[in-house]
This record gives sequence, C-alpha cells and structure tokens, in this order.
Amino acid sequence: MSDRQPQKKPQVTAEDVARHAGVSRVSVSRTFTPGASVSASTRGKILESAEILGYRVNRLASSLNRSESGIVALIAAEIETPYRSAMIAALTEKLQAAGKVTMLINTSGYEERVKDALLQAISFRTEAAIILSGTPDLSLADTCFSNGMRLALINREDDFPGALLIGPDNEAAGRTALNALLRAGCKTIALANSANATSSILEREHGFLDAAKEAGVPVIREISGVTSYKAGLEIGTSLMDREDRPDGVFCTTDLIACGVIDAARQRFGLLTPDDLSVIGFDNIPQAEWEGYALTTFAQSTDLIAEKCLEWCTTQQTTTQTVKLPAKFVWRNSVKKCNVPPK
Amino acid sequence: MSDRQPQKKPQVTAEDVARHAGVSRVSVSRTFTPGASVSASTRGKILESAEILGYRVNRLASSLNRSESGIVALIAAEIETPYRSAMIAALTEKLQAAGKVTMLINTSGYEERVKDALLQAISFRTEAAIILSGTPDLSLADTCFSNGMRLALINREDDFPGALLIGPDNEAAGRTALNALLRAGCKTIALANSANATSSILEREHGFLDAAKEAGVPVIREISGVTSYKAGLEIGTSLMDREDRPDGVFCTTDLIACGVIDAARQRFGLLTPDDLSVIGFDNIPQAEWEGYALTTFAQSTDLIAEKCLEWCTTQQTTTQTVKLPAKFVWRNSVKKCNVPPK
DNA sequence: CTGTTAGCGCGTTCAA
DNA sequence: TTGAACGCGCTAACAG
Repeated sequence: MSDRQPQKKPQVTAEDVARHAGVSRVSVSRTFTPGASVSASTRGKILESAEILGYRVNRLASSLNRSESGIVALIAAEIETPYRSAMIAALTEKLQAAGKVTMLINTSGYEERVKDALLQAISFRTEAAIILSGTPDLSLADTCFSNGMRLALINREDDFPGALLIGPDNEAAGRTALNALLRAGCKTIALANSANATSSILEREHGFLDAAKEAGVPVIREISGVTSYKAGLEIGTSLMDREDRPDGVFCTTDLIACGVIDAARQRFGLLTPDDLSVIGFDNIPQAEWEGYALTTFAQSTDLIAEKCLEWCTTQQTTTQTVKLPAKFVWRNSVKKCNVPPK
Repeated sequence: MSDRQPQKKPQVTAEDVARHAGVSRVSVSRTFTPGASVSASTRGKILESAEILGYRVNRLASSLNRSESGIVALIAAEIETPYRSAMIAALTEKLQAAGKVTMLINTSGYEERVKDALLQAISFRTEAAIILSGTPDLSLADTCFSNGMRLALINREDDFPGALLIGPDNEAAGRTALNALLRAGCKTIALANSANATSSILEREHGFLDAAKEAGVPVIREISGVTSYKAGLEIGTSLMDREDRPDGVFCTTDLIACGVIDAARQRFGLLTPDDLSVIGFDNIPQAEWEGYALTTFAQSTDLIAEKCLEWCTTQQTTTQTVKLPAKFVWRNSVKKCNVPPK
C-alpha cells in the first residue's frame, strides 16, 4: 500500500527533468526546441535525465502557445476499400515525412458523420482536413476557416470556395475509354456504373456518353447497387444475359470492372479480352492480378497526396482546382488493336 | 489593408463566447461539460453565441487538466493491404463509437519507424497504442507505461509483459487446414508461405506441418518473397511446374492463395477445386470474389477491435493473451467431400 | 447557480 | 547562457 501515489500524474513533465538535472525548467524546454541556446553541458545533463525518466515533450501542451498543432485530419468512408486505403496510405506517408501527424476519421455509415468529423477536427485544432468522402456544408467550412483550418477535397467535382479541389480529369478519361473500345473493334458498347455514384464518378460516365453521342454510337447503360464488386457482378450478369450482348464495357470503377469480368467468366464462360473488352478506373492492386489484367486509368495517389500536403502547409487562401491527367494503363482486358488510343 | 489583424489568434476561445454572451468564461466551460450545473437561460445564450462565433472546445487545452486525451494511436505498416485496412476500419469504427479519436501512424518502410511511432504517440499523450505491425522494444514499452499509456498488439505471438496480445488461434487453424485437405481426398499436399512471415503467420505453418507429421503425410514446403499476391504467383508457378504437382495447398495468407489460384489458372489452365484445392487465411474481401471463391479462415476484425477497445479503456495492468478461434469459411476452392472438417 | 482563483505543461518574452 | 514571470485555453476547487 506504500505506493498510493497522487495517481493523477502518470506523466513525466519538464519540471521533473529539470529537478533531476538540477537546472531550471526553461532549460529543459530549450533543449527540446530546435535552434534554442543552451550550453552543451546543461544540454547533456538534461538529455541524460530525460532518457532516464522517459521524458517526452507534451505536444498537446506545446500546441497551446505555438499556433500549430501538427495534426491533419483525414476524413473518409469505406476505408477498407482498395482505392481508398491506397490513398490513405499515400497521404499518411507524405504527411509523416513532413512532420505532420494524421488523425483518421471514419465516416462510414450515415452521412451526418462528415459533419461530426469536421467538428471533431476543429476541436483538436487540426491544421487542415483532407476529405476523401462526402462534402461538408459550406457554413461548416466557414467555421473551419475561421478557426484557421485548411480544407482539401479529393475526387469532388463540386464548387467549394476556399478549398483545394483535387482529382483526376474524369471527363477526359471517359472519352478516352470510349475511344479505346471503338479502336479495339467493339460493336456493342456498354457503360457500367453504380446507382450511388459520386459526382466525380458521374463525370467519367458523362465523358464516355458524350463522346459516344458525338461518335454516333449507342450505349447500353447499366446501373445498379452501390459502388462495389458486388454491383459489378450484378451488372455483368444483366449485361451478359442480354440478346444484344455487349462486347465492350467501360466500368466507372475497377471494383465494378472486376465484378463484370467475374460474372462473364464464372457465370457465362466468357473471357476477356476475346469475348469481351473491359476498361476500369482507379488502378487498384487487383487490376494487376493475372486473373483480371485490367486495362484501366491510374490516379497517382502519390501525386495527389503531394499536392494536398503542399496545400495544407501553405497559407494561400484562394480556391484552387487541380485536375490531374488520369494515366491510361494498358493491360490485357481489351482486345488488341494496332493503333493504341491517343 | 484594414484587416491586418493580430494574425496570431485564428482561434475562437471560450472567452470570446463569454464576452459575446455577457457571462463568465467558466459558464461557457460548464455548458460544454456534461453533467455540469448551468441555468437553462445562460446555457441558451451561450449556445447561441457559440453557434454564431463558431466556437468549439479546444480539446488540446482541455486534455491538460483532464487526465485523458481521448486519443488512441494505431500503428501499422502496409495499410493499403486488404486485411490490414479492414482491421483499421473496424478499429476506427469501434474507437469512434466509444468517443475516442484515432491517430494513424504508417510504419511502412524501415523497421525503426515502429519506435518513432511510439515516441510520437507518447508525445501526444495517447491513451493507448494498438500495434498491428512490428514489435517495439521492451524498454520503450516501459516508457509508454510510465506515461500512463496502454499497449495492445494484434497478431503477435511474442511474449509482452503489460500488454494485450490478441489474435486468432493460428496453430489450430493450420491443423484444421491439413485436416480439410486430407478429407477432400488430396494426395499431394503443399504449404505456401512467404519468406518474411511474421511469428503469427509462422504459427499457421507450424500447426499445418505438425498435423501432417502426426498424420504421416509428406508436405512440399514452398517459400518465397514477401507476403503478397506476387509471392503467391511465384509460389504457385513453382508448385504447378513440379513433377509431383500438388493437388492440395494451404496458403498462410489469402493474398498468397489468390496468387496461387491465378498462377494455376492463367499459366497452367488448372482450376480450383477440380484440379487443385486451395485454402487461405484472413478472409479478405477478394476471397469472396467469384473468381476465387476461396475457402479460408476468418478472423473477426470486429471482435478483435472490440477486445482492443475494452483493453484500452480499462485500468487492468496485468498481461493478457487472447486467442480467438478462427472461423473456417467453406467456399469453393476445395474439392467437395461428404464429411466437413470438424 | 454563478463567478473568482488556481493550476494543467509548455514556449516566449525580458532581465540578469 | 540562464532563470523569473507571464500567458496559451481550459477545467477543478472553492467561495458567494
């Protein structure tokens, strides 16, 4: 029972270290502040004491007087999804390299969570919030700004004053996809999309459909479910079941594309690229798997992450919109043709 | 130029709200503290002012006097991997439901990062650290403990005093796998593993090999690369190329299993379950994909997350080891047999 | 129920 | 180079 201690101080503080080293508390602070002036001897004593006591600067406390918390919020839903998790991996990587700390907020479930997530970010005086899913209210965004926070939205087509809007050029990619299918000699063209597509995903559809209209080719438009492999399975089944079975289909997402390919192969015995040409979007790891060898569009997660980081660490306050070109990745799910698409 | 403001106070503070509402700053604090005593009228005024000014309690500051920061650190490598990202999704979900905030630290790359991650967690006075990849030094763990932090390790077989060790019963799963392959009538058995397997993954191998030795059946042991789809591809190719080509293989990971299945199908025209029976481990989303229909072992990410949360929110200090049964998920990558495995 | 006072751990003045 | 004093934004303890 001898160690019935205060119990309210499980922390090792700078004062403890100062006492142990026989110096003032301020010197301890200086020792851990880059570019402060401390003599080598006291610095040595302090570092030693700190090591023994297991002292670490309390960044929660230091955030109080310094104006930066060092924290950046990542707000995303369905983070277990291949593309989303790759994006998060890239972002955390870059943020950490820049000395930032990432706070991950999972907004899967009801939509209201995006709001809660942002409120939480404000509570922790996050320097910035990077939003991968959903779009916040503008009024809430203003609250963020008035608290000195920066905002970046990935893969949103909406207008959003004061924020960075970044994503691939979806519209152009859609056009390229149609082009590729036509050059591959496809006669019956289809588009596969989910019923709850985001604005960003819808742009891919628009680009594809517009290009088709211009080229004067009809498109079978098959929409179903939420953006996922399962939706692709359903869409693929419907498509392969038709009288006018398509021989070329653009899927707005790799996950959907994998579902379509599997439906064709496992349920109808139809193989890519001989019986069917399929193009996806995202270039998720599974697109490279030999069972799919999916021709698709790559968004550079690294590049997006890089741009987000830049945005978060500058003070620029005007709105910025960045459209990155989506790189066409040629694999083996589209029938070979002599002329590759431009 | 009129708005050249102090520039050092982008924050809305409780004092601002108090002034705006014409009350004391303490009342503001009380209003946002559950179970404090404020009159309905002042409370109303304060809430209104807070709304107008966009005030949010600064949890960094409040963490100073309260002993809890509300932050939990998640330390993981390769977070873009299916199983890892699913685990992270489950953890964030549970943590948020319990009012905790998660700080994600990506330790991909050099191993030293696990140490840095923990040091960072200490700096932010994280209430707990949940480690999904790597094992920290014991001395560092002590520093964590002396700072009042709790530790949980997922999928580690090591001994670790003071921490929660949680994961599936790998050894038992390995034994079950052999059993299932034998009952399916497989004649030539193989084991596929990566060259950099963790202790947890090695346990699966041990269980499988031990059971085989007891049953008196030989096992072809094929090891290659890092734990990934690509490794599975290589292993599968080697295996299918052999004179004594196996007709039943246990892969220590679903990712490896998908690679093996693809190698057999795409490179040798061999199909599961007719030509080859394959069992995996993890039950990643792709295991359910129709192109694989992988029979595998499911770790309940939800259950693990639940247990971690309990551990992080209790004060119990003794070591705890939890072995969860891995659920055998029967799909269609193993030849049908009349007697399902026990 | 309210306001005053004190302190959380730290960084930044300002003198010495 | 060092230490004393002050304040960051907030909550807990104590009066009124």
